[in-house]
Amino acid sequence: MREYTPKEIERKWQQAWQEARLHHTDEDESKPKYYALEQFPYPSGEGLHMGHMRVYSIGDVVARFRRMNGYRVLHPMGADAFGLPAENAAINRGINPGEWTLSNMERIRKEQALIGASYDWDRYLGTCLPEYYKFTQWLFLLFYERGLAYRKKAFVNWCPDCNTVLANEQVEDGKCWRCDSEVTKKELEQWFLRITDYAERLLEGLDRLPDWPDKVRAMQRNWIGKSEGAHVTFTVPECDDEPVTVFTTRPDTLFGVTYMVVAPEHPLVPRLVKGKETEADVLAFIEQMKKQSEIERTSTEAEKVGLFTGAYAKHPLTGEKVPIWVANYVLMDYGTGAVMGVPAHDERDFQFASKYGLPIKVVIQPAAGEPLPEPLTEAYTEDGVLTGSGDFDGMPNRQAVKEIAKFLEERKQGGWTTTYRLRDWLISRQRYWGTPIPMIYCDSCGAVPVPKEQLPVMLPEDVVFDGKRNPLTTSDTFVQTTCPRCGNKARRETDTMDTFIDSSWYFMRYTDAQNENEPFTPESAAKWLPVDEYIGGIEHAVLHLLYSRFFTKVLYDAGLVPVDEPFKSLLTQGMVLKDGFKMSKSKGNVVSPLEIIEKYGADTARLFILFAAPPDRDLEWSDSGVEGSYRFINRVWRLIAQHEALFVQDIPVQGEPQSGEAKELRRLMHQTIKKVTSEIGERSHFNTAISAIMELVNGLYAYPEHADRAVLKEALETLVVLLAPFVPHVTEELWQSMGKEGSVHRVDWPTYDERALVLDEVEIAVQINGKVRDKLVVATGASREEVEKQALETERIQALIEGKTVRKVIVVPGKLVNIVAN
RNA sequence: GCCGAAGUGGCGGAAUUGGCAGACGCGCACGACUCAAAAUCGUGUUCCCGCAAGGAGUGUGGGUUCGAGUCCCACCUUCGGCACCA
Repeated sequence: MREYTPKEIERKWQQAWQEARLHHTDEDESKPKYYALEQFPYPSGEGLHMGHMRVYSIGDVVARFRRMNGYRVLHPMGADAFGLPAENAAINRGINPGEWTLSNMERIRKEQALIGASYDWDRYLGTCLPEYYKFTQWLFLLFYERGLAYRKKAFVNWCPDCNTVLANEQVEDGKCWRCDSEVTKKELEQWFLRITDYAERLLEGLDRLPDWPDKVRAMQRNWIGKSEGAHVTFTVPECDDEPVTVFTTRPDTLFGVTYMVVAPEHPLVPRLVKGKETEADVLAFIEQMKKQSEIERTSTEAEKVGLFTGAYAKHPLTGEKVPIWVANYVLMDYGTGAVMGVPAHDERDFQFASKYGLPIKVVIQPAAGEPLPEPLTEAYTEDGVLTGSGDFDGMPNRQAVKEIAKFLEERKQGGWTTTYRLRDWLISRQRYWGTPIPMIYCDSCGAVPVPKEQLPVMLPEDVVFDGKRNPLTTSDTFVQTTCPRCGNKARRETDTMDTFIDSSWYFMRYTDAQNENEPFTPESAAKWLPVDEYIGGIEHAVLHLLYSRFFTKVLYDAGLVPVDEPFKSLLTQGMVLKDGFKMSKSKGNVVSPLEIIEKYGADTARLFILFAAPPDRDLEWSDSGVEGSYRFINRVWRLIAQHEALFVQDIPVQGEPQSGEAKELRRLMHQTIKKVTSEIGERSHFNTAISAIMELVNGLYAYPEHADRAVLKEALETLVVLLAPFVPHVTEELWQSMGKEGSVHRVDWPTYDERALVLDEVEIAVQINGKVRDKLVVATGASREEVEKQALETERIQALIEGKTVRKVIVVPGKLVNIVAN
């Protein structure tokens, strides 16, 4: 018997598939389309890790399964190749970021090939290649034309370590997502994309994605942070009736306002304090706030600190004088940067008012004529009816929320409104290794977009990497240019785009990856989009996945793509752990996929990863589990080898199998087909699909020598086909050894016969009062009465119900009988 | 504080619609083969007591039901996200 030699087999078949172009995308439009996509890797200097191995293994099963099920499948791969690490390598080691990245891309591509994943490499793309970023720039210009890209001065997140600004989504816990440094605020003029214009649609679209994990949808909802309420405009008489608008979710408490607080950065503050004795103190306070980091400033534990400005606003309804304060807890970038203080009905306001001795005015009581005991010891935040609120007295507060908003609207002093937590996407980066923003600054024409026919704006090579400034500013040949509009001397934008822009449309590019004139065509997009199954890590829940949805909606509006949601179904794979922790160099618990492939072969590695846990859960690495998978493949190998003789001769199927064993094997085979098909196709539970196949193998081993050969042969062939998506190399080898023509990966997926699943007789449980007391074998079609009768007649049951009264007998056909007796 | 997910043997996990809890695998034990070992094949393996019959059992406490890992109520723990959000 020939031995199983994974290394040799895998090398042979990988080469053969490539030569036969087996994974070239099938364009046959008579078939339904299926787009299977795994998040493309960042080509770091580290090569492939186990997390990669996991996503690609999952994606490959999905792609192979769909191909065998008659779909034309798009299954592409590329590299998310722009980004800081390449540039840091340049700074620290004097390596050219482009060369460094290209060699990493080459390396990771080779390693991906070793997994045996069925990618169409003709559609390979790298976001750092001019033929790709040319169109990233093209898309930027499209956004610009549509008024969705703009430049503004704002307080932005600044990472001092990366020397660049960051989008809100890239600040986690006040720290830089990449290097963990504390992020500070800087006032800079930067490029933004108007994602807030799409806030409502990004939110609403989530309801149309039932095949996304709840978790991710919840995270995006959270992030978008929709909040409905009213804006209320106060005026400041001492500043020429300058309006100050606040946002509140509780307009019903408007009559309870005893103070107002504005953010330290609020543009009105300098005017409010001008010439007052509070001026110096307030300005010093603001300076102090600016120095604080995001965390210090916004942590829940941080003490609420405020300062009276000395100025007063006029209450829009009562005309009362309302003192204006500045305080650390009011944020300029949420709502309007100003809030009204209602200490009687808001916990935070109560705390603040108590600390600074501000008045507390009750305007909601539990019920009419049922006043709250004063002074209050805590804020009353429950529902109730209004009091001390003029004409609104006696109105239930829920109703007053709407009524007061309406009243304000009539008086043009506010109205019902919606705010979002989502901020516009800050996309400019003061770094070299990214897509240059295709804009030119001209003294007479202002900001002018680079004409599309001049794209790409190429990254220059004559730059200095000193780690101190944006390298692009050091290239005169890049910076110095002429204005496309007036022809005068002009200066190029030296910022590059956030790399998340590159990855926001790569899945569209795959549909037409070699098009030199357009990013893709509406036809190619229509042919493949949306992605049917997208597989990747949860870490992109509000980054890449939100941005890609935004891009898709914009391109949908522009008529370039036929869908407004890019990913129909999302599978977020769990982490790979070892000894309970994520594999990391610092923990020293890293297992390299290449080592495992070297030792056991890619098929074993794939099988273990898919078998050890369902894909969305964390996976605990187990060396003995890997051994087990290897053992299983060997077991299958020997099983086929053992029955070699079956495949050299023609064994005709002779009608229905006769013996009990043959019937049973046939039933097991069909049951396995059914199970594996639904577990892969409907539930994405690859672990249980594999366990079902293992049961079939156990059944085949137990099949007696003398029994029906035709049934055995059929079951063995089915086994190999069912295993093909999981372990593509060994199944191909076995398929060939069985004397089959062509690739196992081109075989039609087997279908099951419902009739073959039916048993002649079935074992059912007999319970007394819900406890299993006996087992009973009954004919499959037996009537309830018959089953009940048989159950009550068995010796054991007779003995147990002796002296008791049978109250009720429940028969669940094919499952159990429950006798209620006491 | 709000939102989301999870809690089942020694371990990874299974139980899809309320119907025999622990499939499949790992580990362990025993047996066969072998001079021996490895590999392989077979048997057993939730816990407790026991020769057996039996009893307990899916984070905790209640409930609905003939019947609950699954449904309802109240809690506990762990993980993840958001958070002075007005």
